[in-house]
Amino acid sequence: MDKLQFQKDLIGWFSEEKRDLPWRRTADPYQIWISEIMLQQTRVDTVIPYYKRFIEKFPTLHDLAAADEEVLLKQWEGLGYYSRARNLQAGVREVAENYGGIVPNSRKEISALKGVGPYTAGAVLSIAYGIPEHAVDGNVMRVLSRILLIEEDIAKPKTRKIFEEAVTEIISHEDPSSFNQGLMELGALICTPTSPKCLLCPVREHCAAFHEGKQQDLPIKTKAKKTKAMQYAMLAIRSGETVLMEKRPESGLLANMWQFPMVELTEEILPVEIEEQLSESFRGTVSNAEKITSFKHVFSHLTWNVDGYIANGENLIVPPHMKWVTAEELELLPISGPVQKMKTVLKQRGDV
DNA sequence: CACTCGTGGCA
DNA sequence: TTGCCAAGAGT
Repeated sequence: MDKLQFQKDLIGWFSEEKRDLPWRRTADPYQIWISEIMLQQTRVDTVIPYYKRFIEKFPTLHDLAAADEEVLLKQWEGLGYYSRARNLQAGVREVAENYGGIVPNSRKEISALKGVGPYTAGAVLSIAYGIPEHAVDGNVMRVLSRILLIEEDIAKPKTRKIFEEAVTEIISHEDPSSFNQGLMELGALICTPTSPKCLLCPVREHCAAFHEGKQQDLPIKTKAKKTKAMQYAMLAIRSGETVLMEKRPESGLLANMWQFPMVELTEEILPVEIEEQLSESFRGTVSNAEKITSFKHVFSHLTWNVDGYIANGENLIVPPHMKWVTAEELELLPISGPVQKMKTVLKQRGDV
């Protein structure tokens, strides 16, 4: 293919048609970094309001470095993949301490930061610093699999290397930022997963798949296996004007997020035995349990089927990872989607 | 490498 | 309703 003409067509199209996104109005490497973390596996339309609030709350790298983790997670609430937020802060603190607050501009150094993988490293280096480094995400693999007619399975980790080498070969050294963003923008607006808009494509003359009529058959991607289901009882245990909340462990699913205490329902623990079970574990009395809602929550790799209860708690011995909170304090705790569903039902009923 | 880790939109 | 997907990284 004609590399220089491809670069010109791609970058020319990008400069004319690119969307006006908030993170395209800054040159601050820190703010660009924030946007790249938020955009991981997350749609642009979802990220926009989060990004704006986040930059308002933590305008500089030092603001985020100094932030309380619970305040940070509250800002991230609803965005998902919460370890991104904690890794981001760890990375930011590392830059504050070891790099004088200046985001490093080499792949080796920036890749060593927590939460910064091969894609994010290349994205920040090219967009914030104009360095010709590859930034291969799902868009880029889809677009280039068609343009270069690459038939490797993009679901396999080692395939990414093929695309990184391809980008390294064809990337513009005059404008690496527009080149990388142009590939991604093309994937988002034109070269979409299903029914790509080839007639509107600025680089279709360079596209091998288009010439062969194979654009619908690429990329090759094996299917993911389906999710497992878990059953839980989620309990709003009340005492006076307070409700009992529980902080999840610092690693794993929804790490450090808060929830109404949950009990996994197995063959051993039937719903009817919940009061008894909890009374024993708290060495107090959990009574008047009443089911008020039932819902399903789908995560990326598993499903929760949740029965929501209200109950009364008396003389409970509360372990360290739990605490009684008022309605006002409840609003400050970072919670995940399923807990939000329960909370909404409670508020509608006037229980909190 | 295989698996974990959220959420909302849409065909 | 179900499955797939969207600017991936950590373990």
